[in-house]
Formats: sequence, C-alpha cells, structure tokens
Amino acid sequence: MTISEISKKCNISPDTLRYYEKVGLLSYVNRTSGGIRNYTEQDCAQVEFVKCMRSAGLSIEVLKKYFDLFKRGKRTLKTRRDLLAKERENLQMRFKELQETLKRLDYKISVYDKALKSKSKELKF
Amino acid sequence: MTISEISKKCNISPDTLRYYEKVGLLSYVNRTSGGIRNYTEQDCAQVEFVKCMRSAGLSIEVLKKYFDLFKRGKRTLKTRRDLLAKERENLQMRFKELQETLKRLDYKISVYDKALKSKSKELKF
DNA sequence: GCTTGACTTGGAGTTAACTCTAACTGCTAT
DNA sequence: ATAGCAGTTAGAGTTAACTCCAAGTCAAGC
Repeated sequence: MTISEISKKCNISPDTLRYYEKVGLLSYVNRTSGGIRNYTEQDCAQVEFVKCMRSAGLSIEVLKKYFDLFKRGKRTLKTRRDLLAKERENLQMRFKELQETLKRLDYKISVYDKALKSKSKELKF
Repeated sequence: MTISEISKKCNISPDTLRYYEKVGLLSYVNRTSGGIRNYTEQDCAQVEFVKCMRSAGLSIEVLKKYFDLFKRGKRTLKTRRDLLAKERENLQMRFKELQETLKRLDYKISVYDKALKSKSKELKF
C-alpha cells in the first residue's frame, strides 16, 4: 500500500504518517526500488493502533517508549505490559472524570431548559 | 480571596487564572483599592466550572464564546443552551470512544499476560 | 523610612503535535 | 521526451494553551 492509500484507509494525513515514522511510532516501513513507502497489512494495523491510542490521549512520548521497548525484544515483555497497564489506569481515571462532567453538563442543560420555560430567569454563569 | 488562595483552592496556577481572565473566561474580577484581585465565591464557582470543562476537553475558544454570549444577556439563553448541548454530544462521543479504547487495552494486556506465562511468544506490536 | 514579599502588567518563551514548504525524483501517458 | 502527478527529504512554520520574565507597585512589619 502507498502512503496515500494508508492515509485514506486510516484517515491520517500522509504528513502525519511520515512524522510518526520519523519519531519512531512505526517500525521502519519497506520501500519500493524507487524509494517509495510500501505499507504492509501489519504496518496498517500498527497505524490503527497508534491512531486509537493517540485519540484516547496517550502521548507520542509514551508510544515512542513502547515501541522502543519493542525493538529491544522479548525481554521487555513485562515492562511493556506494565506501561500499558499504567496508561490504562490513566484512561480509566479520565473516563470517570468525563462521566462526571457529562452529568454536570446534563444538569446545567436542564437548568437552562427550566429558565427557558419560565421566560424570566437569568443564570449565574 | 486573593489569587494565591483561589489558586490553591482550585489547583490552578495564578498565571493561568490571569490568563483565563485576559482571554475572557472570567467576568471582570473585582480589585482592592491597591489594584489586587479579590475573588468572590461566585468567581470561584466559575473558575471551578471552567476547570472542569477544560479538563473534559472543551476549548478555550468555545468557553470564550459561551461567556461572550452571557455578557449579551438573557436573550442569548437559547443559544447558550444549544452550545452546551452540542458540546455535550461531543463529549458523549469521546466517552464512547474512550470506552472502546479501554476494552482494547484490556484485551492487549491480557494477551501480554498470556505471553508472559508461556515464556516463549513475542507479539506483533 | 526601608525591606520584604505578594501582587501587578505586557509581552516573550515553551511545548506537543502536527502541518506546510521548497526543491527534488521518478513513473506513466501522450 | 516532456508534462504531470505522486512521492521523497530536511527543515521551517503553526496552533493551542499555557508558563515565565522583567520591571514595577503596594501594604505590613521592623
């Protein structure tokens, strides 16, 4: 797959794909004889993984650390597992916060709806 | 309350508080005769609200829009309600995505645990 | 009256994560 | 063989959201 194909398939810009490769979020991608990137299904799956983790809020730095460990082979299995587990805990916390904020917004919207019905009140903020 | 008191209470740096005021996320804060900010309970509640929305991911720009509408009075009630409702929808989407990502991480961690037990396998990424 | 420490300002600097630019290469179709 | 397009690189530029800095002010205690 060329870079533009992967770009469409994963909905990530070619620039971002090259950037991810440069900073170490993709193990070195194969090239054609002309020097053009030729992504495998494997690469594609990894891009999907990176995209998913990035949009959940994991930093480039953490992901780089993960893939750096990967390059060091099997003996880093435990370290990688623990890194993921720690990030999972962070996400869990943000998940709960988000849930609280949703509730708070729901309440605030309901207050607005009441104010709109009674046609007189203004709120504090 | 002085800026350092609010700062401690809400766990936001004085610099950030001044920044929020400058860009319009806090209605103008009262000053002492000497020109020092004197926050009310009201201000404090608003800071809490801003903090909560910010950490849920609402942008400064959106919050500024909200408070700008506020300054234009009661006639913007409906617009503000709709703005909040739209942001609520965004959060809901991100909430669901986060839930999916948590599941994915849980699965990946379980795969790691299996690999660690069998003491032989390496993973793809 | 002088020092100290918390506050003030405008504006510069920082960081993460892209995003864009310029100059170049190398297939493909006319 | 030449135009045009998709790709390549290094490196510069952008954006959001802070964060820091220098220079100054003010109230309180010695």
